[in-house]
Amino acid sequence: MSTLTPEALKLYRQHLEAFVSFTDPEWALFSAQLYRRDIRKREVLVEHGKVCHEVCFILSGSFRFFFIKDGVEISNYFCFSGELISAYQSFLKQAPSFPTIQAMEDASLICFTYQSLQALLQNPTVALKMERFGRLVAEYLICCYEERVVSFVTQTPEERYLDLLQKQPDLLQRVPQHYVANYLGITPVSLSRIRKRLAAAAAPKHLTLVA
Amino acid sequence: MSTLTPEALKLYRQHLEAFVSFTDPEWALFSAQLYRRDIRKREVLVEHGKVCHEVCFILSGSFRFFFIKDGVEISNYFCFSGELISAYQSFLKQAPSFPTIQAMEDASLICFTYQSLQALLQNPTVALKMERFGRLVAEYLICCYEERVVSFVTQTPEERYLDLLQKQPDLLQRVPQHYVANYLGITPVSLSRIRKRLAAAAAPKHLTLVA
DNA sequence: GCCATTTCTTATCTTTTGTTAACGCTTTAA
DNA sequence: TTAAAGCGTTAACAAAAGATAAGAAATGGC
Repeated sequence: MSTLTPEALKLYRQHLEAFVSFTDPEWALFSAQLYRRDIRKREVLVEHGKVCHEVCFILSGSFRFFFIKDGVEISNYFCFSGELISAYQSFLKQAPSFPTIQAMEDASLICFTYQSLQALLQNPTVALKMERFGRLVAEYLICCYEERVVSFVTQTPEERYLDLLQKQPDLLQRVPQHYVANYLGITPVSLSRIRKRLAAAAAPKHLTLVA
Repeated sequence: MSTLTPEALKLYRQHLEAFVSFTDPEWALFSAQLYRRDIRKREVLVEHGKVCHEVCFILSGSFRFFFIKDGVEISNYFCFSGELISAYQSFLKQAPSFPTIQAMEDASLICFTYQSLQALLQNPTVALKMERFGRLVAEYLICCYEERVVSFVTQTPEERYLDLLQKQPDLLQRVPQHYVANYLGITPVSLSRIRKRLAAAAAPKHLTLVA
């Protein structure tokens, strides 16, 4: 179908600079393992119960992670263009995935497989760089997860929402509100009420004048 | 003060086998950087606002991670003997730590510093092994964090408590209940109520007989 | 052993959240 | 275009959790 353009590869390489700088020979070996994958809105990238074999870079589009509990979907996380995406626990352990990952929009990805990563980790020419790449990505994810855990332990749902509003205002634009509610660990109804409370507290001027 | 005994080193090496196997020459280089640290109950291993310079292995003793919110301590995590411990985000970024780590019991540790780790990562003889070590530890932590985040999104406090009861019953023996409550993201009073509810639900026989 | 502190429980009251259902509004698909 | 599905808000009620305080139980230090 769609091909892996030099532009897309260059973009990917640039984004990976945040973790590691590949030399040209290293990049040649790595990029030889990359392939493009296109996925339509609502299609599934990783399915609950199946092993995740890929780590992907999102060229365009967006994704949500969700679980099913009592027959209801609970959204846990979102990824957008310019980010790496995978069901990491499944990928790392090569065990069935708990979350399902679904495209929220039509999306294009650059991917590599677990198998090819393992091959590169065995290849003396790039092993060190790939180990470091993996380490730094993992370390990055640790910091993300840690902040999220801390937010659940130390903050109320309202505080978590305000934090999200400040740190990722774009996310609230791009993600349906009932998904955001799940992400915050509350129900959609509850988030709607929190928003109402905050709106009332933010602009009570006409009320105070009247009163 | 206390020395790093061969027995302690051997124990450490055995535990690290879960991540990586060091050859004897590799271990010689790594273990040369290790030192022992003893810390008394209630003393602080990592202090909020200060950079964490170490990753430690707990030979004996236990620790709690906590934050201060509105002047009150909120416990977030616990570590016991046989585990690695660090304020990872602070260690990895060499930035001020958010959590404080405090000994819950007198403890003995085997530690290495950020500086010595960086030196080993530069040393061609062990760089690859140390990169892998770091990667696998980080990947392990990712899986731990992910499960915790999922528990906050998909489970009620009661379900989280029951899960903990099943998966880490020992923790409930060794950690004061109000710390556990924090860990679960609720107040100590609320946990006490949950326990009461569960006790009533588990053994209501005499009540039904009476009724 | 005794006193002080900490920890846990319980009670009361308030606040928040969950649940369910209804209602408009928008989006999607036939 | 029309019907269906999805989304956000609101309401009403039930359930749970937070805040505060008081008292019992356990722990720790001297």
